[in-house]
Amino acid sequence: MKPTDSELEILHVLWANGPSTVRQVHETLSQSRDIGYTTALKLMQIMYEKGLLTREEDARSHTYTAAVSEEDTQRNLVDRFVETAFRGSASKLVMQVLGQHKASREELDEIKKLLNNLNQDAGRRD
Amino acid sequence: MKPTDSELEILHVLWANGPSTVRQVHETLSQSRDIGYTTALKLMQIMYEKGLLTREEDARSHTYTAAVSEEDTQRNLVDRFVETAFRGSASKLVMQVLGQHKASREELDEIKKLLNNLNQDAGRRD
DNA sequence: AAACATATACGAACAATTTCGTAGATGCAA
DNA sequence: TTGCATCTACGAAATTGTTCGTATATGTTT
Repeated sequence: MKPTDSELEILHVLWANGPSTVRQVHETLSQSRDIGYTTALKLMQIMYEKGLLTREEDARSHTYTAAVSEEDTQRNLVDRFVETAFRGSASKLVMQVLGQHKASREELDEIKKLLNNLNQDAGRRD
Repeated sequence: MKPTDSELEILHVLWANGPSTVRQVHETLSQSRDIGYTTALKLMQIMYEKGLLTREEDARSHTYTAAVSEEDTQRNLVDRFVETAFRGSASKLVMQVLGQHKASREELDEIKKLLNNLNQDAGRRD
C-alpha cells in the first residue's frame, strides 16, 4: 500500500503524463537519474502486482496507468510522515515547513484563506 | 545521515528523556511496540557507529545521547519528504496537512502569526 | 568465592528494495 | 523468410534495515 521511493518516482511520471509505456516512463526517468530499462520495467511489473498500476496489454508493449490517485497517496504518506517524524504533531510539521521553504504570495494567500476557515471552525467547537 | 524509521523512534526517546542507557530506551520503546532488548542495543550501536549518537562508557553500561538535534533532523526529513512526495512543492504539503489534520486553536493562531510575517516578507519582495 | 543478574559484542538470518543480465516472444524490414 | 529491434518475463545478486540468539565480560549478592 505504501509506495517506495522508486515507486513514487514512477507514480509521479504517470500522474504528470498520463498512461504510458515502460519505454516512455523510462525515458522521462532517465532525464533525472541513471536507471536501466529493465529496472524500470521490473519496478512497474511489481507495482502492477501490488495493484499500484493497471495495464492495458496492447499489441506489443503494455500501457500502464496509475491505479492510485495523487491525492490519496499523498494523504497516506503525510499521515505516516507526521507520525514517524513529528510524533503526530501536524502543526509542528506545518511550522517547520513554513519557516523553511519559500512560497509565492499566491500560495501563502491560499494557505491563509484555508487557515482562516479552519480557525473559525476551531472557534465554534470551543 | 538519514535516520531510518527505527532509528527515529530511538532518537525521539532520547530527545524526550535525555541521555539514557539501552535499558531505559528499551523500556520506553517496549511500551509502544514489541522489541527485544538486543534489538534496541544493536540499533543503538549502529547509530553510534553512524554518528547519530554519542556514548559515555560508564561503569557497567553505556549512556547514549542524541548527537543530532530534533530540529536539524526534522528539517532534513522534511526536505526529503517534500522532494519525494510532493516533487518540491512545500505549499502543497502544507495545504494537504492543514486540510487533513486537526489542530488546536492555539496552534492555528501560531501558524497564522507565522504566516502573516511570511506574507509581509513576500509582499516586500515583490 | 560461587552463583546470578545484567551488560556489551558479534554474527547471522530474514525481509524488502533495487538493480540488471539473459532468455524467449513478437513485430517489422530487407 | 531471415534477421534485427524491441518487448516482456524471470531469476538472481547486491544493498539496506530489522531482528534476535549466543557468547562473553562484569558487577553484585550470598
